[in-house]
Amino acid sequence: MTPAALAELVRTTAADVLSARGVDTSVLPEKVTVERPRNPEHGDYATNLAMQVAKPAGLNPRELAGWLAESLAQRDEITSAEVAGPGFLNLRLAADAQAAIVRDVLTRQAAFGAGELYSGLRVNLEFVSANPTGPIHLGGSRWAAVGDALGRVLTAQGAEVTREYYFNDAGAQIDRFVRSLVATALGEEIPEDGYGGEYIAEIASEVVKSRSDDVLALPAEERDEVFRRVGVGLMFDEIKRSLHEFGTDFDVFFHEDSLHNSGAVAECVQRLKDSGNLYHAEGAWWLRSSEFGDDKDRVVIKSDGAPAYIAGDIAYLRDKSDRGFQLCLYMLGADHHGYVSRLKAAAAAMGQDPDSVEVLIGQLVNLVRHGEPVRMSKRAGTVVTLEDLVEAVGVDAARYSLIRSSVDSAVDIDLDLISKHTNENPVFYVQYAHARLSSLQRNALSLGIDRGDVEAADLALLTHDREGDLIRTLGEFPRVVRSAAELREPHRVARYLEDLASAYHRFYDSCRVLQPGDDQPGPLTIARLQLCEAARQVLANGLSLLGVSAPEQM
RNA sequence: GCCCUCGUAGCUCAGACGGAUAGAGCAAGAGACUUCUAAUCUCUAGGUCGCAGGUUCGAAUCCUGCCGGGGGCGCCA
Repeated sequence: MTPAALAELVRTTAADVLSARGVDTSVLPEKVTVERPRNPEHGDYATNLAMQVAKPAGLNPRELAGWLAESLAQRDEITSAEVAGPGFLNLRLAADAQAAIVRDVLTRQAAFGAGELYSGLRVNLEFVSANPTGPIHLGGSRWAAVGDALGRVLTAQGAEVTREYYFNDAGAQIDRFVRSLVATALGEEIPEDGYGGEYIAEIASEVVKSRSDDVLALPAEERDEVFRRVGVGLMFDEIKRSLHEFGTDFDVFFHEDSLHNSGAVAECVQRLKDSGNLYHAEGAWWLRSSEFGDDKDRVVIKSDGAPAYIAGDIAYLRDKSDRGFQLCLYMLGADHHGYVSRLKAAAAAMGQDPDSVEVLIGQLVNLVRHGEPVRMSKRAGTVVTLEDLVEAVGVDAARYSLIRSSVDSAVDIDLDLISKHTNENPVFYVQYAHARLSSLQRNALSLGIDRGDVEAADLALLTHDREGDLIRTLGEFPRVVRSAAELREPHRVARYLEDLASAYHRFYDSCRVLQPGDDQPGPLTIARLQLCEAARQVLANGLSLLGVSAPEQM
């Protein structure tokens, strides 16, 4: 019996009990939850329903819990129902009822854990969006890992996710990048506000090599244009390649330029003027963003006539809406949090539902060495890149360590530590569980043991405490995935996998699966093989949501 | 000054919607492999959940005020 089924049973039972006593059942909450108590003495599952309902129903919580217990205890699936503390109801399930979770896993396989929370919802997920003025650094790496995992989690809830990378090729940052390239190619010093690092020299020389003519001999304007087009292209290719190698691929690379060139920006500006949400003052055009929740009004068209950065974003939002996205997610670093209300205000001014724009703010990644913070500087070239990280620890460990913490907390990456103690990354703990399970199935196969169909197995034999723990942990997976999607917090999946791996390792320690010397596997062996396969499947499903591999051997 | 965010074990961090004795990994100490992968397991030690109030049957969680760290408050992008 799955937690969801149990919760439903508790709810219907409560409804029956209440109406039998003449109490209005509207006091029952929409969704009843059962939770796994930390203390095993408190049963397999517990519910606080009686305490929640007691007050509005005008009942004593312990008395109400007692009625519920009496009714629930009559069910075959439930072996005991006890009232505890101020009104908790502690439940124990029959082994065969509980093992329905194993059947569920093995029936649904890769689909186990998936849900329909966002069925058919069209989601635009924008993340990384770093300008191609240099390699992806640590901060960008975090979004690359978390954003991709979030995309997978949302997809598992039925959403149609488009992963999108926006870059601002119309702005001053690119200009600085181009000037740095040109200066390097000419053997001049890099401008004060330019970019340093070896990659600048490499790209500059590649731009020169890409031409049959002498690009440096061209008139300055023409020359710069070549460096811009070719240099940005090369840089972007490199970014795409390192992201791809990191396991993160995008569906759309969106150029800010295209919004200006297509006239989309001008059109949006006109719309805003027509609707009165844009006004002229001090030589510039201002968005009445303060009327839509922002701190102040924002300049959209500067007094020199050039569009401000937000102009592109307004048009971009509009473009996303035109493409039919119902939810636009942005993942930004904490240094951009001031942008949130602006973006929502822009959406509202354009007549869109501001709730369809959701900005996820993640704290920054700090580089630490020997416990001391290290300042990263693009100009000085002391930047740790995605490629450095992958080279130091590999894709799986890098992705996992970036995903497993909440983005609300700033994480410290100590390169010395991470490269020396790679085995301490919990990803290996989880992967090892999967490898062990894979090995187990291989061994069974080589012994000629066929676990057969799960329906034929006697799962009621799985009565050991560790078996029960493992089964109940498997049963948690669907709601973990659901909450990860709902809260946009993929790290929950990682934490869950660590729990699951632990439950499995503990089971493995106590419960022998393959009995040596037994030519004919007993029914317990078969049942345990089914359980093991279910555990392996869920580990694989979870790792897949994180974009981390599930190795068959280690 | 205003806004966002964090503060939990020596370290790195979990604890969504208020629930029972606050957890994990690492680090420290002690144990467990002639048998399915010891990258594992078991045990010990380690805490005024930043501080102070408030809400209530019940607060790490919600509210208020302080303290401390990080970030942001441009006609930059």
